[in-house]
This record gives sequence, C-alpha cells and structure tokens, in this order.
Amino acid sequence: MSTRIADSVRERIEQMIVTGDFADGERLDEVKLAEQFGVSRTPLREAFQSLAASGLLTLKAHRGAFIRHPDFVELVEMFEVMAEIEAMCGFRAARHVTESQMTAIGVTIEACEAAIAEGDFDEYYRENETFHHLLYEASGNRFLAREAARLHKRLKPYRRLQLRANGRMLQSMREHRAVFAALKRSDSKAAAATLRLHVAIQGERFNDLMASYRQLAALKTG
Amino acid sequence: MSTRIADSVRERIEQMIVTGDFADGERLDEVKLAEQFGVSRTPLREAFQSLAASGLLTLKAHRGAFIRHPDFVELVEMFEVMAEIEAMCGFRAARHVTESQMTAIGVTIEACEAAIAEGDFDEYYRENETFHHLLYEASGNRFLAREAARLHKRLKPYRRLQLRANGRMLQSMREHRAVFAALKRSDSKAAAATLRLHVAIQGERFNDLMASYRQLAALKTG
DNA sequence: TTCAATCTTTTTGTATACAAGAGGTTTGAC
DNA sequence: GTCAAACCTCTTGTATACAAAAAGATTGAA
Repeated sequence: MSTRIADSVRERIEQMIVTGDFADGERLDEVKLAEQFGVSRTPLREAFQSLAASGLLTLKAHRGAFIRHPDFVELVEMFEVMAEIEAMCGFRAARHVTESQMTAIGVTIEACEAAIAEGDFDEYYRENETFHHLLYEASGNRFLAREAARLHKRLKPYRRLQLRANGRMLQSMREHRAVFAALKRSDSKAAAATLRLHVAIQGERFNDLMASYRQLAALKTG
Repeated sequence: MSTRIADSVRERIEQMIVTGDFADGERLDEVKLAEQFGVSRTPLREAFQSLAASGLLTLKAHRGAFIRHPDFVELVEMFEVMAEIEAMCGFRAARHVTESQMTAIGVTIEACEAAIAEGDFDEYYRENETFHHLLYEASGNRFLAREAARLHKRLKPYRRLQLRANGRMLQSMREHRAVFAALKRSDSKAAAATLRLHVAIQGERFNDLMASYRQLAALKTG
C-alpha cells in the first residue's frame, strides 16, 4: 500500500464527510485539521484537491475548502444518471459477460440471500456493493466500469440510508435475481430495464430517500 | 478570473498534453517544468493532481506523473459512453428544453451552416461545441450536464481530428438539424437515437477515427 | 449614529528547505 | 565473469517559511 500521508489524510477526511461530521457549507480549517492529524498543510491541501475533484468539497480561490453536500434535487439528478449508467452496464453485460463473471455474480447473490436470512445488514450491504461492481466489470467497457464505480462511490452514503427503508432489502434482492436471469438469457433490454428501475428513484422510494435526506440534513446542522 | 498560479499552470500543461507535446508514457519532470514556467514545484504539483483527476495523467507514488493517452480501445469505449450520455441528454431535453434554449440552439445551427458555407472549420468547431453544451443544459439535469461537459472536454482532441474526416462536417450538420427537429416536436426517443448515432463510432467513422488516432500516435513518439 | 476607509488579523497561496524512497551504479566477493 | 549488496544520486513527498489576499476591526468624519 501507499505510504503517502496525503492519501491517508484524504481517506480520513472523506470518511468524516461521508459520516456527516461537517455541516453543509462549512469551511474546513487547514491548520486546525493539519494539527489534528499531526501533519503539515501540504498533504492536507493535496487531500482537499482530491476531494474537490470527487465533488465532496468546493474550493474557492483564496477562501478555502467548503463542504458541499448535494441538495435534494441534485441527489435525485445523480441517481437518475446512475440509473442510466447501470442500465448501460447491464445492457452491455448481457452480451459481454463471461462465464466466470456469471459465476461470481451468482455467488454474491447467494451471499446476499444468506445475509438477509441472518438479518446481517452490513454483510448484505457489502455483497450488494460487490454485485454492482461485478456488473460494471461485466459490461466489457473498462472506461464505463470506472465511471460507474466512481458515481456509485459518490452516492454511497445516500444509498445506504435508502436501503434501510422498509422492505427495501428484499425488493432489491428480487431485482438482483431478475438481472441475473436476464444476463443468463442474454436479454440486453431486460437487464437494462431492470437495472434502471433498480437504481432509479420513483414512487415511494422518492419519499424514502427524502426522509433519509432530511435525517442526514438534521445531522449536519447539529 | 482566478489569479492562482496553479490554475494557469494546469491550463498550460493541459494544452500541451492535448496538443500532443508529450509522448505516451512520458514522465513529466517537476523541476524542469517548474523552471520552464518560472514557478515553484508547489503549484505545479497541484496542477499534476488536477490533471490526474481528469485522467490526463497518472500519478505513481514516489515515481512521478506520467502521460496517459488512452489507447484505441479505451478511446472507442469513451465514445461509446459519450454516445449514451448525449442520448440521455437528448431524451431529457425533448421534455425539458425551454423556449429560450431552443432559440439559442437554433442560433448555433444557423452559425454552423454559415461556417460551413464559408469553409471556416474553426468557427464550425466552436459552434458545434456550443450546440452540444446547450443540449447538456437543456437536459434539465445539472449534474448530468456537468458530467457530459466533462467527458466532452476529455474527448476534445480526438473529436477534432474526427471532424476533419471527409464529409463529416456536412453529415454532422444534418444530424444537428435532426436533433433540433426532434426537440421541437418533443420526440424524446428520436432525439436520443439521433444523438446516439451522432456521437457513436461505427462503420466508416471507426476507420476515420483509427486513422486520426494513428496520426496522433505518430506525433507522440516524434 | 452611521458610513467609509484604513489598518490589523487571519487564512490561503507559493517558495524553499529538508526528508525519504526508488533506481542505478559501483565495488567486492565468490 | 557474475551476482549481490551497499552506496550514491535523483526524484518525489512533507514541512516550514514567506507573501499576498480577503475578512474583520477600529478609527475617524459627517
């Protein structure tokens, strides 16, 4: 692994942001954080830039780094794009997925089911992540896979909240199986359509997300 | 405008990369470039990070910044994703585009035609850029618009070469008009399909791009 | 009292100095 | 002659010092 201070600082700050340690619009104090982490400003500023590139921070010239939580509208917009990207992955995967990839996807589905049976939310969450990443890879388009993973990561905190919603885990599970089935019979359109719905925010899921978002927003201002 | 040295350095290096001043895999020497630009290593390293985030450079820990031109496969993959993103923009724009946006798009199309009539390639190119950016905005999804613009920018050097191909300008022009017409009658599917084909690389355009790519590759090793 | 201008303070941006890792080279042993 | 190990050099990573810009406070006048 990398021994760079800047990288580990980046990860720590990212974790803090995602956890909700900072209020929206809050300015991150370079010297204070540097002191807190026991490092100089140099690697810290590097981390800031990296985080800004990921969209977690906004850098204003001569003003500093500011927390930029997406507002609800932007969040919905992001999920909308994610839905389309996942659909594209699914569409392509139905044609390009290899046997070993299908096996791997099958394994994660089994693991998801086991996790649900045991009520192990965290485990389900991890396997869910794996399922999606395998799907991205299976698209056969490595650039697409990278972009999908990037956006997926960016939406992580919000998806997590969303998944906790009532009955969402089982529903999600069913959709995974449907995708798997579509891939098995090389049905591009079905795979795409299922994934689009799987990710898209609509109907009651809209309300679920909104509730989660408010929860997070409340956390923030505390 | 920003008075930050790091930003202007970033732009200059980006320009150099896009122009093809560096060979693929080449390492960018911090001290040499810093000297060349008359700045210290600090803003230069900032620029490196920013460029790495954009995918133009690869940073290897304790090794430095390396030029990372996409290979031909990756290039095709990127255009494939771009096609889908543009299609999504078009699909949504057909429903969300405002009157003033339609007017603006109409203006760029006129300007494109005028440029073709005068054989002014650069002018056509600029108006073509505008057309696409207006389309992104018209999608009504600001996150999507940003992502589309990002990828569009990334593909800039390759698209430019591609456009020079024989008869491509007129063909492109026709497609723009078709998109405009589809938007006018709120035909989401037609707008999406037209744009997908407009951007996608297929048939003879595949060969055009490959030829351009080889040209660029030849430049690089020089 | 209020407004404005200047000065002060605070914070970011840049330069430089220093540390440490990676790669190559030389030297020594077998 | 070949291989390996230590050393040297070159480059990157980090810390600190310095410069400059922005925000805030203070003082003065109207």
